[in-house]
Amino acid sequence: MATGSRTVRPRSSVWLSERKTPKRKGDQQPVGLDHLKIVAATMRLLDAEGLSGFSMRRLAAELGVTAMSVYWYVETKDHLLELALDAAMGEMALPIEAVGPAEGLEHTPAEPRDWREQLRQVASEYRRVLVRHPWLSALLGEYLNIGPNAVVFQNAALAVMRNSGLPDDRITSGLALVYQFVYGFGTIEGRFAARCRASGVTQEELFHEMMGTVEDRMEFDEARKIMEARGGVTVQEMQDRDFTFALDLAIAGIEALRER
Amino acid sequence: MATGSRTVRPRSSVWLSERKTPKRKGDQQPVGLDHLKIVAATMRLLDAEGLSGFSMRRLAAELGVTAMSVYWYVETKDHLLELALDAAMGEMALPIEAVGPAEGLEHTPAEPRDWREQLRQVASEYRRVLVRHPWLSALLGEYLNIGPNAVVFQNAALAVMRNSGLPDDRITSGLALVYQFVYGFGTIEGRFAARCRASGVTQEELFHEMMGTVEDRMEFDEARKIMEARGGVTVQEMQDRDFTFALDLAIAGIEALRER
DNA sequence: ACCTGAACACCGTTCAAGT
DNA sequence: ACCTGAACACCGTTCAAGT
Repeated sequence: MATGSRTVRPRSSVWLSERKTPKRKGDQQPVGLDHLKIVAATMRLLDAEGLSGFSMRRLAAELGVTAMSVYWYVETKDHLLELALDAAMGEMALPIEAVGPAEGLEHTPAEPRDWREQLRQVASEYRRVLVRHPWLSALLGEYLNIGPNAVVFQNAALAVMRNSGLPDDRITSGLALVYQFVYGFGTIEGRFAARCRASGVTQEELFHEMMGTVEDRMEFDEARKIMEARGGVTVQEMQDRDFTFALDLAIAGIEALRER
Repeated sequence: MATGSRTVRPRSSVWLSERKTPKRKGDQQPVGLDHLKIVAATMRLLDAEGLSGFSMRRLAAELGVTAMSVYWYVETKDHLLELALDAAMGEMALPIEAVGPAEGLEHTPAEPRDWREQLRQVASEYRRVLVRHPWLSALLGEYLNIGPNAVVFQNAALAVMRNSGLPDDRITSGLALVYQFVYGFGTIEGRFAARCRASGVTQEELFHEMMGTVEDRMEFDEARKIMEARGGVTVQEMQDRDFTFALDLAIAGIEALRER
């Protein structure tokens, strides 16, 4: 051992600490930066350069400001990334039945849709945001994910699953099956697309290249048959098919094991 | 834009490049380091300090050697992490029916087990290795994961799913549902345990603390009922129940939608 | 209230040099 | 063949100072 015990930092969360931005008195406008602008620039940079290409110094440069200015608004890089995380989670369009009736809205729409339809919507929105922001999965794995938008999402997911007919003590299992699946699926789909963008190559080209390199090192006869049976001419079509039917499997499982 | 286009590096893989260690002539023993020792120390350090606590300089110190010595054996930090990744994937005990009969073994055991049993074994081994090495999920998301042990695992997973009765063009969906679920589940389970170890707190303590902080910021009446119905007195029991039943859901879904 | 500049303790990696 | 040491171009963050 070199340094003895160096503890893994018991990382705090933005959502559990005081907000750093002070309340402004009166009309006094801030010049230059603010929280919104900083988080927006963060997400732009993350989308463009990936998590490993993002740094406080690069962000400052992007904002036309010195390296340390951002720290007046945000406590640490981790806190900033948590803000970006929750902002991304807020981009999902959730079924209104699940998030509760809107404030201004007096009557809910005539007939609430089937829980399966709602589940498919939430899952598909989650998938889409994971693919749109490939850095999101890493952050979801890193932080507690208890920001306001994340909580709305979790409540929506819970509300939908409660309508599935699954008994109360099985709800968390159903949630885990569906959303951990979507998380994993969206993660690799997003990373694959990002890799293609980065190397300036189409998804089909990279796909066939990867198949080629794996081909050498395994008895491929079995796997090849499966891959060919997979159907779909573009990678996107294959992914859509896989995703849709995997979700059908999960739904069928829930219907098979719900209260009988 | 500050620097214009800075591409996300189209990262290479250890498995796609020549091995750096030269063949040794004759009996000439290497002094000090070697591949095995380096990868072992890497995994020890990763287990103890986490991915963010790992650095080439810390590793060198651990090995009692100067910062740059490791680079004689390994091209980059990324390549070293890929080696650790595949070594971890090799720790799983896979059903022998799925990896093929062992070389020396003449007759396979009397009756091969049910595909459901085999699926549960592979899933449970995958879960366990993800929990044992909490850094594994991040690396699985980062690299291509085409090392020899990873390929064995994928073949085993494929072999089991082929016995499920799912038609050929649905196999990839079944694989995605099951293993993306296990990946996500193992990831958060492993991170949670690591967090507890790091702050020197029991899983139950951290669990109740987190429930407490979330309690404030949502209409918790619904969610509380679900969490209490979840059953199990320890966190470990809750997780085991959730995992087992989620897998049951997936299996039930596969049985419901397989060729009829 | 907001932003800067210098400095500290880190990184991964290159490269020339030692034995 | 194997290991070192100095150096380069980066990090996140602290802290005292400017306006």
